[in-house]
Amino acid sequence: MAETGTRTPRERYRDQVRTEIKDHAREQIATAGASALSLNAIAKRMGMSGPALYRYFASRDDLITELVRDAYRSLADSFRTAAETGTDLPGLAHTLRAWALADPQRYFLVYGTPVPGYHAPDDITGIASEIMTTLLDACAAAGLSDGPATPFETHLGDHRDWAGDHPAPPESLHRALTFWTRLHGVLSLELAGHFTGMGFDPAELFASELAGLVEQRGE
Amino acid sequence: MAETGTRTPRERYRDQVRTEIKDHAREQIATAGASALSLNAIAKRMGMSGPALYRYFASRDDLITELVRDAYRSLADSFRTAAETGTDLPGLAHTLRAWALADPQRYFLVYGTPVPGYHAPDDITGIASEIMTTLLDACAAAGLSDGPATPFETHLGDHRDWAGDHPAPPESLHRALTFWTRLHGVLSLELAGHFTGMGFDPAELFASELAGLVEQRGE
DNA sequence: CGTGTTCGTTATAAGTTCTAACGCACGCTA
DNA sequence: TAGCGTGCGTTAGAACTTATAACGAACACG
Repeated sequence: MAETGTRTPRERYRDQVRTEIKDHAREQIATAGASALSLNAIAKRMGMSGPALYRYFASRDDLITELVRDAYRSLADSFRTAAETGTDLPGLAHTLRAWALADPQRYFLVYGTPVPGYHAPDDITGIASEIMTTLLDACAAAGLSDGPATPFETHLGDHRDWAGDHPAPPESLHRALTFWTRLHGVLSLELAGHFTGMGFDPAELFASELAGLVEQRGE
Repeated sequence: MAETGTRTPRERYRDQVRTEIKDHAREQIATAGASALSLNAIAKRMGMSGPALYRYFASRDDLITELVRDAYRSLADSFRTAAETGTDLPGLAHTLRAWALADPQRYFLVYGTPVPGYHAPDDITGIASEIMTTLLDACAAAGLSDGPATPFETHLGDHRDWAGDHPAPPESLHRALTFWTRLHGVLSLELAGHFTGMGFDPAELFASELAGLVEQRGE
């Protein structure tokens, strides 16, 4: 029989406590931001004393890194399941926007202000490239335009390390990048509240940018 | 005689110490991020003991708010002087990019991850609208395209609170917004290091997005 | 039913922000 | 020029934080 699935009671309890800690951490981050995350406060809310949490996470930074990993994992899963159900490029954009609006601070864990010295673990960059691959697949499936190659697309033809052995042509690489940067540009400013009080509907701006992306010609 | 310019020695000394504190704070933020800013560490580097800094800034948050205000002011000034010397839209984009690359953490003080509870003081939002006005002027001076109005532009025609009484037509408002969101999309991801290791040159992607913006049709 | 790993505790160190009280020194004014 | 008041820097201390160390108890496993 497969012994892998059966975990000892200790392991099951440990995982349960770890997820409970992360739940409280997420709630705290959503309320006051990641910089205000306090292990002590989490411990008190869980009814146990401070240092107990160090049995489950080596440090505060370790806990945050775990939350960042979960955030990447969550986005990658959302993208993957969307792609597996035959979602096209606009559908992927809608998936991204829904994922971002569901938990803004989770979005900023992935795409927010970086800490100068910090380098993400290798597995996290692996998840990031997994997200990129899903996006590339969708862009390759969306077809090509009829215009000539732009200067940046010829540049991409010579600098496509990030695409690995993906068969997508430079124009698809270009569209994947603009999909990423343009939608992130709208979403990050919207989530950061830079549009509040301006009157217009951010969803319409997002839709407008998306329309430009699928119509090949940008606008 | 105008007594306004003459300041007492106490005031001059106070301003000098304040700017010295902010210089150390900026250096510290550039090194380890805004969340790692420590008043104690600044005081020790300046050769004085911790609580002395509270004569100059009411709190740590007050110092950070001051740095945010300076960052906004710096960007607004860069935009204004660029506009006064007759800079067109691409020139404004270059000004923005140079300003961002000169000090990435300063960029993130303005456009980075927001703290959930925080609300910027009124004068900062005033500087933000000053930046927007300069951008709107440049977009209005760039002229109009020949195509029909997009759905979002008609939406903007009814929701132009943020433009105040600016005479720019909805298409110019639209271009100002896309100028903002698209260039921010590229810049923020570049400064956050999300392009490192991908092989292509972020400057070329920036130039590509800029080209799409000035050619009316987006791409 | 022992035995050993794991967990949670308290104590402690070193750091942080920030307030309070004290004293000195500087600059303005008489 | 002499004094007085304002402002500055100090130390002391409270209330936090992260993190380590040592201890004891509970639990699962052989």
